Amino acid sequence: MSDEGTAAVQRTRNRWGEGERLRGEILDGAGRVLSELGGGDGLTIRGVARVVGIAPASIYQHFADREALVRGLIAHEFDRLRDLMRAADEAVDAGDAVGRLRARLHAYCAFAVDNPGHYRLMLGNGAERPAPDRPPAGPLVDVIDTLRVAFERCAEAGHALRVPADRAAVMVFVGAHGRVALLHSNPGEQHARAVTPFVDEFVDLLFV
Amino acid sequence: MSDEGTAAVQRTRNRWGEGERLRGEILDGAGRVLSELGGGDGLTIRGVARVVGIAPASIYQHFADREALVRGLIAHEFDRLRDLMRAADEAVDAGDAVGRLRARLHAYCAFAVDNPGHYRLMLGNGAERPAPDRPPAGPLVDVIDTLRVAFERCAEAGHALRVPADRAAVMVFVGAHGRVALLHSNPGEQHARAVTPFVDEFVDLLFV
DNA sequence: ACAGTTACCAAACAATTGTTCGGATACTTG
DNA sequence: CAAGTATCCGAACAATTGTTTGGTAACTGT
Repeated sequence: MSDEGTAAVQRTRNRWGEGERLRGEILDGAGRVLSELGGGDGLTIRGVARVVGIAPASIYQHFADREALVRGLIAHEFDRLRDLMRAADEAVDAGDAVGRLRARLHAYCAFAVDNPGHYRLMLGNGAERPAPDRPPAGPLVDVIDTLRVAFERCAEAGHALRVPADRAAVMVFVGAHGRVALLHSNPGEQHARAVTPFVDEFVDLLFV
Repeated sequence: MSDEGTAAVQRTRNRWGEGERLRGEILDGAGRVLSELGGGDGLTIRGVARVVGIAPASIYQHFADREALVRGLIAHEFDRLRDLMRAADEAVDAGDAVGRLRARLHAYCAFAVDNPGHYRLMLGNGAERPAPDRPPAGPLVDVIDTLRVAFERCAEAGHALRVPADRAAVMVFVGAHGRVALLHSNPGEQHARAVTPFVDEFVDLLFV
């Protein structure tokens, strides 16, 4: 049932070198490849090995196969995105609920603009989970959920919403995601700066 | 400078059979492959040839290379999308400007929901045009422009907007696109029906 | 220092890919 | 019917891919 590392790895951490050191380097190298080569395809085992400076076979001791590698990379990058959003939130005065919401969104957009390859890989997949789980789970809904609590904090602070908080969360997420996707498929660099005021305008639209 | 067909083909239309008959069948077959195999990758010359029932070599008389084939397919599908949106618009009573706008958006969402593979291929590309043209051109901005005129018609009919028409157009497009992308990366079938009321709610948000 | 375990690598295998070349086929023109 | 031409296909080439196998070097505890 385990996804990637195979039991052998997690049994031997901190024995050789720092244990899972190479695993992290592989993920970093994969991220670097993804940054240079735009699309999620083209991310090849051999290419990652070449960037990291190791043999292709060495990757198979940390990831079962190519699919496990991209799964690991996606999870890694989602963790990074969540940390960035949380850090941006906590860097704002705790009393300014709307400012914290804006900071979260700005961090999201900055990540998407700075890492187009990662972003497309994280949000460009489809038809992966055959199980029709009733609650649509996944890292995306986690992000949306953090936005929901941010909206709820705004509402508790006295800023009235035009729609329920959960609805506002998916609306603003959808707006940010759509705006970023529009930027990515139309690479006019002069518009990269325009995405932040756009989502700000979006947020304004959701308060009375 | 010509993109795909090579001069030989367009010089001989309507000579053999119906001229560019096979070209259309190839595009249709490519679309079928794209519908079954989700992603834009995996759309292979040999796969298309197998589906159409021809030899892989036969494709190269209608398309210079694989890239030209996907370019042709993208253009083909954008034409189809534009026709669908226009037909939906014209099927509504000409006096109901908001209804016509809604019809355009519904047609857009229906296309995106029914053809996930096409949709991802059409909007999932990036870093293709190295020329930093000042006006960000492309089929997407054409779609947005039709939405802009639809919004302007609404404004002329007396429905006041909360933002300028061009701004409203990109906002509602971004909303629809983001909602569809969210659906695609979270394939919960019970939500496919939820995208239309979502964009309706979006439209409501843009009028006073 | 010695045995045991682990991380890593060089090499090769099988499969698939885009693409090209020469010939066979079917249609049009005279 | 003959000549000409455009269309399509079988076969092959070179390149790249994911993956496996057996071996080598490094580090562990005793």
